[in-house]
Amino acid sequence: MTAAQPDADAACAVRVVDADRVAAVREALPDEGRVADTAAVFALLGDPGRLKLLVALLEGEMCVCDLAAACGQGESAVSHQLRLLRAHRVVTARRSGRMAYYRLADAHVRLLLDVTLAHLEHAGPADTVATAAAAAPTRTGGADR
Amino acid sequence: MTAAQPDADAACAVRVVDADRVAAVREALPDEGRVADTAAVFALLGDPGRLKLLVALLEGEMCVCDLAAACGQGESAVSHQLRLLRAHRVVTARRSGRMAYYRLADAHVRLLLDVTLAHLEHAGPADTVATAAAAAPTRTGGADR
DNA sequence: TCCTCATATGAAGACTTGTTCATATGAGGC
DNA sequence: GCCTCATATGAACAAGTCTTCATATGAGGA
Repeated sequence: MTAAQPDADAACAVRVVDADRVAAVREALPDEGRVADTAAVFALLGDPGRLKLLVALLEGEMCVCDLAAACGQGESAVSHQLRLLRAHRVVTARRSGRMAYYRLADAHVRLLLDVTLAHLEHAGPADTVATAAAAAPTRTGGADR
Repeated sequence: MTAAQPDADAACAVRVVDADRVAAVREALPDEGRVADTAAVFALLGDPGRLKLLVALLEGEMCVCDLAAACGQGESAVSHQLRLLRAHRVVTARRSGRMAYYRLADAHVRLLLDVTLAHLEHAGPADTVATAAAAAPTRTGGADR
């Protein structure tokens, strides 16, 4: 499986410099469905509102109205977001009377959140990745062009 | 700072059941900007195309055309995505002649990717979070309603 | 039983985002 | 110096997504 191979499965119509490398990466990449699933989970974490909800749930279960209050969002909006999260098995609901208590259900997501929070407080007051990004919205600095 | 407090900073107009808990969560939540930045990074990982690019870069630097070939995307599309990633300091570019070699630049993102890939291959053939989600798109199963 | 409350759901609208086509920039080779 | 190639950029269109308003469902209390 070296560069000598004709790269039968390579996408035609695109130039390739290091065919070896390309083939290796294609091998290493998870299948399409796997990538899509993973991206979907990240996308779930990619909304500030949802992210706050999930971080709130890190400490334990909460009901919808408390989540809304704690995260400063409308209850309907929260319910919609929770529905999405529920559909992806990220959270589960427990019912008690007319209240619904939600909690984190996905160990992977919890791990991601933990890692991220750790990174945040380790990063100090306010110098995160995106701070630098905000400082250079278009021109990256010097590496490009 | 118990439930006895009138919760001066609580969002008005929303019901609260466990005021104590709500206050605690509000304390624990990172500030708005921090949350937004973090969500932005997750959102970056939330696109299948970008996710593939980043996973490809886990193995080392690559040029644009090889990335495009390896990930099965158009070169222009890849360039646009890389521009976004560059703006958020997730990748950096090294120029050599007319080629541009990209590599991962953010340790946090690399960690997230590593954790996720480990989770994927640990999860076995095809039973990820989202597989279950696909099986129950709307009705979650039994916890709700 | 009726009324109220907590949550869930549906539909519509505004907004954001990704892709494509066309073109610009700059480096090498002839 | 000119032409070709790799990448970058801009504009426009398409598609998806979040929020809001209105309403439905079901549980408790009077």
